[in-house]
Amino acid sequence: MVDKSAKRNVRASSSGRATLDDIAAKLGISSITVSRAFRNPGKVAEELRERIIKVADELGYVRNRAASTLASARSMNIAVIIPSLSNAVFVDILNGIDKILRPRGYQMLLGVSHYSSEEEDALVRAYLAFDPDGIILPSLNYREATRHLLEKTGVPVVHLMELSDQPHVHCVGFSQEAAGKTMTQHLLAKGYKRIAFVASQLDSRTLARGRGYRDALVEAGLYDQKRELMVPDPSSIALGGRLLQRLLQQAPDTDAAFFCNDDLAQGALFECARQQISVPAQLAIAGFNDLSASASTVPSLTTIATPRFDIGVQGANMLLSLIEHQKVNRSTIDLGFELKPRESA
Amino acid sequence: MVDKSAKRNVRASSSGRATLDDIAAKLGISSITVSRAFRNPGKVAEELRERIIKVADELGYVRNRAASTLASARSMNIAVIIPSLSNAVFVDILNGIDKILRPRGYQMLLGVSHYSSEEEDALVRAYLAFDPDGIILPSLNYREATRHLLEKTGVPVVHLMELSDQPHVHCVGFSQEAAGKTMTQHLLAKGYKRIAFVASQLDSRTLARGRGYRDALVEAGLYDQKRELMVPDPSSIALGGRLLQRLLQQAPDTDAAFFCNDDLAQGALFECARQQISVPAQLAIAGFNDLSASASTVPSLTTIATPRFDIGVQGANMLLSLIEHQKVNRSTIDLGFELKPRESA
DNA sequence: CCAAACAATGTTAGCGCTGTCATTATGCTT
DNA sequence: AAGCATAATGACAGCGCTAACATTGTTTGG
Repeated sequence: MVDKSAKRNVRASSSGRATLDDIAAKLGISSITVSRAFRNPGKVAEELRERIIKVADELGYVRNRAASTLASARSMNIAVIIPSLSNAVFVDILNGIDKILRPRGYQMLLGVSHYSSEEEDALVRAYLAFDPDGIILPSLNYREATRHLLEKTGVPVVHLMELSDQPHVHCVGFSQEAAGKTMTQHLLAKGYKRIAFVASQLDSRTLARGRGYRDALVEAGLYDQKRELMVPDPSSIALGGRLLQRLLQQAPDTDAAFFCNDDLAQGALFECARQQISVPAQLAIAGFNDLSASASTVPSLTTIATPRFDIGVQGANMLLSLIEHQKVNRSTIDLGFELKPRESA
Repeated sequence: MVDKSAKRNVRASSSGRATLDDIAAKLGISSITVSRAFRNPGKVAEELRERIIKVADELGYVRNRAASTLASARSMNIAVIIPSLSNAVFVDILNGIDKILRPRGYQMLLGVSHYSSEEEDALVRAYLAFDPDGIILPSLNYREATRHLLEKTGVPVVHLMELSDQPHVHCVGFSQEAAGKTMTQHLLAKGYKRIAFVASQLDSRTLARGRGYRDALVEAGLYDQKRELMVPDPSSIALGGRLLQRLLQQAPDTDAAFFCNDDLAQGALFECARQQISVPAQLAIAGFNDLSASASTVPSLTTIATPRFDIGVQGANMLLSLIEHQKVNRSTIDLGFELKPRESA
């Protein structure tokens, strides 16, 4: 006769943490009642609930999400995958997302892909393992394997930043292309004729802005390929300075430079200060995104303000609607953008 | 007689995702073998493993981490709680942490406390529910409830950024106070006599830098309280400009201003450019952290370089040692800092 | 005053996976 | 040839929790 209870503790109970059963045993009640005391307080008698909470605190009880997820088939996790944390754009989006998800009891799981589609793929896989109730992704284009996996598992997905015209794709953003075009047209309206476009990182959003730029210049009959400077390196303020130098070698008569984001543009402003190029008299400079610093630079930076926080908020709301099987009015929400004319152009 | 199998599917199997059992059934083998094929490939015959992987791909199988965590009492999760994502300092630390954890199969769970100890407390609680194998925290001081919880659960904890002399506290960082003192002494050595300290956010690290500043000036017999400007607002470039204005009202004869971080200092540089105050001739400016932009500003910014990435790397390594019950040589690692004298002072 | 509704708690089973301990087949040593 | 190690697979139980249903006791409406 082997004593069953002897076999009990062969396996490490998860680091000896207190469980619902521990609390229940101490109070001589059943564990389901303890569970209810936390999840459904109204269903447990006031007085008993207080005693449960007291014992729970004494024991340092923390609920085990893995067990809860497994039992309820609801993880309350939302996976969010973004390309970079060094880019304030995505941080703003995250804050928007978090503002909606946290109060509703969802836990955001954050993945950073470093602008690599391989990593993106790996992250989707890794976070699907957390059994998320939904996923938020930062772009529209994924590798076939990723799309296949997402379809198979059937998890609701919302895409941010860009717009899609496909029927079953849910997205919140604005037209990057239109924004690029708007800025270029603004520069044209200001009388600039030899307008350059300088870009780095070259993700799909950057490329879309470039298309908008090209469009506007072609329409105006002023497009010149030598004024396009695009490099794959990650954006930074220092890179903005270097690219300005290269641009001025490559096309010295340029009278306005449209940088694909504010980081590069700020670096260019510094480089101009260093080289004593007066902005905008000798060279106009424009950026994209309206980061918080861009209103403070000298000269202040002409740019396009993008509704990043709102994209996060509305994206999260759309995802919650999908999760709770409510109807989603529109599968695409265009939040637009705003031209910010300032001193630099 | 109730048909047992009829009762089977009453509960939603987690969104109908494929399970190990599904794969096993399809191949006429047992699920434990499928599990081994993924976790312990050497233990399963080559040929069988290939068939398993093929079927898994077909079904879009993704392992269920909740189940795995529950069964193995090892979550492979590491909770990391930081005060802010808008601050490049913490992003650099995260990159360091991730570099170590990812290849070892750990999943980093990120929480942002917005510099609030209430939120910090709530986050510790929320992430303990993920049954983390370890926790990385950004400071040393926690509310009693948090400390109590961490002790009760016995999860290994590593603190970053600051140093502690307490025996059982594990931390990786540098002395914020010494760094503040070093910068102040550098300014003194450069001949500045009326040195101000401007700070925002006022977390424990900022305050420690302030103590270093005060120390140095008191020792030099040059301390003057009216040159200390400290506000609780979150740091930003715009705030740096405003604080410079206030400082110059409050103490117009100041000849050097030490800002508690580079964001503020950069804002001050812009404000000087705007007001045509020449830096460093009329006013010297110094920052802290050596953010990537700080070498590119005009004039370039004198600052203290902090080993952020390395703090992340070494912190993560220390935590892994604790988790795997290896001996940890030192419970405190001081990574130092480096003065970066540049044009602004 | 009784049936029906409700409030408070309990019983049972199972979510998907893995630790532990078999079991069987195969090779290898002396 | 006997004995033993090793390789490949399987059976079983249980991690901590919760959905579904069951069981009490108590209230309420007519």
